[in-house]
Amino acid sequence: MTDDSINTRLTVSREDLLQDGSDAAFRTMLHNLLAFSARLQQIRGQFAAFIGLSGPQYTILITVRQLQGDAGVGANAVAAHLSHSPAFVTAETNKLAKLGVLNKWPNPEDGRRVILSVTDRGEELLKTLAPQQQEINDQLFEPVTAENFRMLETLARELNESAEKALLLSDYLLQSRGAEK
Amino acid sequence: MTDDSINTRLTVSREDLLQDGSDAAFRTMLHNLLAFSARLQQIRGQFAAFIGLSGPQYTILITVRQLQGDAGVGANAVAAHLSHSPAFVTAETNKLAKLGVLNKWPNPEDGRRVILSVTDRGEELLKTLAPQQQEINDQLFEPVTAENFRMLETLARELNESAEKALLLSDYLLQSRGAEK
DNA sequence: ACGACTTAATTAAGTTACTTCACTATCATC
DNA sequence: GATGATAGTGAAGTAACTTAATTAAGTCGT
Repeated sequence: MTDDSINTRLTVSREDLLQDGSDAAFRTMLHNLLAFSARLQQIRGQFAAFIGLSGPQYTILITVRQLQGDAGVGANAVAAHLSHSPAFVTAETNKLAKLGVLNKWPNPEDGRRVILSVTDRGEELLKTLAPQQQEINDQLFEPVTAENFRMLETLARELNESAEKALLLSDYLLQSRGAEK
Repeated sequence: MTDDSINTRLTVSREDLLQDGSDAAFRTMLHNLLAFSARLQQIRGQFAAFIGLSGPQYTILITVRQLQGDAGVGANAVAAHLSHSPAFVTAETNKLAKLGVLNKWPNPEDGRRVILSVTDRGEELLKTLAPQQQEINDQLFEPVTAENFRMLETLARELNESAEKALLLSDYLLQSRGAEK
């Protein structure tokens, strides 16, 4: 015989995520995940400072590198990937272009668009960081084994996708109250 | 015969984290983790807005709840846990106390300290959120199975600890250049 | 029981990291 | 060739912090 008043208090309901009907373990996990991600951000900020960039600038730089492929990448794609406004990406990519670490050209096939890519100078800059980054990343992911890694890889991708859906769901369930009236 | 010029470019060096000598999979994983955490933050912001708080206020509220135990928790402990400055925690907890969701009392055993705890009103407020939160969290962690969960739980805790060490290491390796002369 | 140090929290002032909104310019469609 | 969508920009504002100086209380050696 389960108590409904307890069920309505749980922050999650899937059985796989509960232990003895409690969400305590789940909440602790979420907490650790968030604390971890806060620290990731701080470390990233230090990587950035080391090569003379702000945290967000560094993030944008390596995101462009990640997304550019052969043809470069547009500003909106970068914004969407980082969940930032296009205006912010405009401002920061302009600074990065002025610093000479990013190419920012008009797209010859579409006059509205822009093509972003990392310059040789940008690549050089990132390379100067690599030795320290290696040491720090090794420490950062010290608990990850070869086995773990395969699973973490998969999980990170899947969680990112499910988070996208969850965000849409929360727009619907929560934000819609703003639309009342 | 491996190429050293490539090794120095890798952002991680532990074998467990490499595949065929490449860190590409590792970088993609890191990228997904960061995108996931950005979305977590956004969802959290919506939870917050739903009950009339800002994102950071909501975070502080549930962190106090997580840490308070029987005796309550001090401001510095909350700040350390969230990697925020004490000053910020002071400002936000004052607002939360004024809103009536947090108790903020002087510690009778130590006049410098303060005791934070969630009020009944704060608990009520969090309870009104629970149904939607349940649905959203279920979606958010949809890829996590019972098996996965045990591992994720462990990994989240361990990664949070190793990140703390990595942060110290990066202070030493990177920030020390600020201390030069 | 007093001085020197340390710790917890606060205040004020400033900085950084964003967003929103109005706008321009190009492209797509019919 | 007008109508509407899309990509990006600029200006102006706001939210989310931090740093530095200050207060007040505790700790410790002598």
